[in-house]
Amino acid sequence: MAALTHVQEKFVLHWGEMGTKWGVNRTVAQIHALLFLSPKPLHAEEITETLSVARSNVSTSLKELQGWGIVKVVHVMGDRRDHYESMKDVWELFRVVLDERKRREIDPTLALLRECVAESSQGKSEDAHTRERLAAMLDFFETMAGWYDQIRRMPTDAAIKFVKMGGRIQKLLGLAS
Amino acid sequence: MAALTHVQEKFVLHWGEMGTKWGVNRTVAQIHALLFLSPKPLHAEEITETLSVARSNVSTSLKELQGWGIVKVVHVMGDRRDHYESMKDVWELFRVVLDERKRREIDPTLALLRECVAESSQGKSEDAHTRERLAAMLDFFETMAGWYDQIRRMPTDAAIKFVKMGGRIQKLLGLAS
DNA sequence: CTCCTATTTCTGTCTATACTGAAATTACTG
DNA sequence: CAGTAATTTCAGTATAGACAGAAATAGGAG
Repeated sequence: MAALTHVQEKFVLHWGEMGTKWGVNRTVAQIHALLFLSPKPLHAEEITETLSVARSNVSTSLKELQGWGIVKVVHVMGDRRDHYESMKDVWELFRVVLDERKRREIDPTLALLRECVAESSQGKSEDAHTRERLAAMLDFFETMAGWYDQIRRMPTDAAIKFVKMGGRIQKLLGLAS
Repeated sequence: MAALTHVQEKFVLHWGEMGTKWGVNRTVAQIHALLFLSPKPLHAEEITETLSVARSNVSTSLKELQGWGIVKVVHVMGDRRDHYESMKDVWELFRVVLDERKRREIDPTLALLRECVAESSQGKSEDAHTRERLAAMLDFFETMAGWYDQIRRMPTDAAIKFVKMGGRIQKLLGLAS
């Protein structure tokens, strides 16, 4: 994996750009893409060379990827260095990432909205409009969070089946509503 | 809307922070929060004063919000200034945002993955592993995009009903699988 | 046409974050 | 318990993006 093929490079670079749009830094996303493609775990030095970034940068980025729970350290017999490998199952991968984003971003927002709605209800009710808007927002977040938890609880293959149903959803809904 | 209440300020500031985590800049998100809460359309000067940011910054941010399709210009009789109002229906709001994010981020990735898979199939097939990984990723994106399109096509109230079904999803799945 | 108000564009500054290279730490090996 | 390899931490630097203020533009109203 010293040098990348044309296709590999294309994917790694694109993934890096995508990362920035989702609030992940470019190098972190590139390393993830590289590990995702790699048939075997890589050690930090290999990553450094392949992506031409500083060794320290790789170290920091790997820590972050481990924090997300999508990269883990493995060891190779007779080699003292840490090797890193990405979770390979794409469905599992996105499930982990979504869980983490929910925890970091949605849950705090839910908590804040609850506080805001509570506070604005206790107040002299002079500001009915604000309360109403916030309540609508809160309802949306609660509904979506609840729904996600449902999907989340399904075993992966059930979730895949569910999503792949596609066209039948609306029909089922017609029956159930 | 010159000065914000405690609750309003709390929400606006939080929404600003959230924005940064989703790749939207803080001011843009704050302005959106402000317009979302405001019972009446606001003109740029009001926003400038309420949020204490430069007039030019407000102008740019409003353009970006219009680009997302969640804020539009309206006019008030006898007032030459542009007034701005946010889309108020939360479900509609997120639908628009998701559509836009899909268009900007998912669709290009889909296209790229198709290219990569095609290219790596034409090649001497020396790199079966890369092709396999990319194909798995592509399958995931295609499935999710197709699924989203299904939901997307539903009228809003059907989509809401669907999501609110919650607990019954798994039961239905059991019947349908 | 000229004045006036509203809005946008532009340019330079500032700030937050990414990144590097070096130093420090950790943890193995003989 | 050296000596060495691997990793992490740290401190300074570079860069991208956000932002302010000024200048330019647009678009009435008289």
